[in-house]
Amino acid sequence: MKRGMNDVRVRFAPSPTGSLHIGGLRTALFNWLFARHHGGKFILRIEDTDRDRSTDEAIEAIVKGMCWAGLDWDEGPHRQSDRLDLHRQKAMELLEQGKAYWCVCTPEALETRRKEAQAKGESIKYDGRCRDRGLTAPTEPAVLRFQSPQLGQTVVEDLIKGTIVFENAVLDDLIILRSNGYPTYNLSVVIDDALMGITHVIRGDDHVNNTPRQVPLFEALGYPVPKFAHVPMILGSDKSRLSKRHGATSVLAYQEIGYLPEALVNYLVRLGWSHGDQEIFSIQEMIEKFSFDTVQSSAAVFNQEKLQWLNAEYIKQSGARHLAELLRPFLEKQGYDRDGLVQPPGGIEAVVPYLCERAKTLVEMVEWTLPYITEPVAMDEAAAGKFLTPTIAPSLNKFAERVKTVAPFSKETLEPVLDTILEEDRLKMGTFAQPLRIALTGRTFSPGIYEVMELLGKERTLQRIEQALHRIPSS
RNA sequence: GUCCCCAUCGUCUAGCUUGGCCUAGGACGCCGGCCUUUCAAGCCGGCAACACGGGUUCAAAUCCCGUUGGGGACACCA
Repeated sequence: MKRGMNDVRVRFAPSPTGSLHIGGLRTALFNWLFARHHGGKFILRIEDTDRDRSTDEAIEAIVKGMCWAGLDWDEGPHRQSDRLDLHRQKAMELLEQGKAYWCVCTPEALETRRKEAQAKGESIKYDGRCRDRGLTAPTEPAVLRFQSPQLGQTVVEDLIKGTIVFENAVLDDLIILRSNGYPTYNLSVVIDDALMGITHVIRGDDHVNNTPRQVPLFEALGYPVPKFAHVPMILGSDKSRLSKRHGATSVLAYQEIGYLPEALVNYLVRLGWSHGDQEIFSIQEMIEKFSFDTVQSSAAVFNQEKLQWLNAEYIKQSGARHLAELLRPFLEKQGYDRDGLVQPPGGIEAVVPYLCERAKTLVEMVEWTLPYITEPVAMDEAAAGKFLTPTIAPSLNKFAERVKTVAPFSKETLEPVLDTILEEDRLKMGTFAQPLRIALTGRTFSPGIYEVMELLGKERTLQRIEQALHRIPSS
């Protein structure tokens, strides 16, 4: 924790128009990391001033996503819609001070003028038509516009991008109150950021151009201007802004495919930020090491393969008990509740250690546990046809016969039995193990053959070999 | 069109602030090998980048300018 920065207050301010997506989560993560690093406060604020597009379901989804990712907030969630009166009041203050004015240009008229300007290759900003008309107490539908400075420059010292200079001449007189009386985003953020004591505005790159419009608003309202940090965008494989057409973008989707939150968070933090060559960070390490000094200023392409690799790493690191717990909801979703399972001694926890080295996602892992925890085993017909042949049947049968007397039933005792058969029948390990594997698991890949038998136990092992022999013609 | 941002392997990045240690490092993926009862994992090795052009300098991936390319923003959305 650095001295002098412990009054840091940051916020994540999503608009609830859909579920939490990857880009939003990373913005939230950077905010959260910054707050935790400096021992400051992280605030969640829902920007729902657009009442047509905001939904309660979206708010719920965002909250759920944040919780899943482990990003806890210290204040909120605040809803901007609860603060509309305050925003209106501030807007009226600006009007009284002559810093804002009524505008009666209709949306249609504005649209037409924009098109004309564009056709002529001119700037498409508002032409200031109503600026000096001094309209008061409008009788027709009107919006309130903020009188942006037109002279000089607005300079933003961005924590990530450095100094950015904007000519005030390009600034629009932005609408701060709609004709329906509702405040707009630019007014609401400024007021809320100021009143909530936000010290650092950490948000997506796409807001860079909003900054020079908001800075004068802070000043006009008499508020201190916060510091800004604009984090680079996340791009799809074609280098355009990440969107649905690039595949799954909602955080929830990754949860459903079986990603661990730690893996997603680790992936996201490395997308744009780095600490030397280190790839894997515990949450604690991220908090300790995170800094805007090493945040990239260029956009980054989202790469599924690397995420998957990280997920596999985290699966390998997880203990059996933890994994078994993570797997439960996935099993239930497939209709396997606790009673429907034929669990080996030790439960799913006993199976998991053999699968965690192999699985990339939890969904994959669940699928692989099935041969050990369900009955009857699902048979891969193609594999059965290929490997469960009359040629191998006698050896399988012999093996089953001898295994009956084996005690205890373990790798140590099974290995000599199997070796003897290989010798007697002049078989290679591969030619015998593969049919046996298919007989036992119904598929061509599995953990080691002895481990499989241990997991199944003697009874189920014999039963499955028997069933396999039955399906071999003329044996 | 206007404004803003950006530019190292296919991708994420180290190096750039304080030029020489860079024959440009790591990671994912890919290819090959080892291990091996399958599938993975693991281990070893390989391919692969300083966008281009000018400067400045004894010396530039690193500093400056330009070009090109990419991204973003230009709503009574946020």
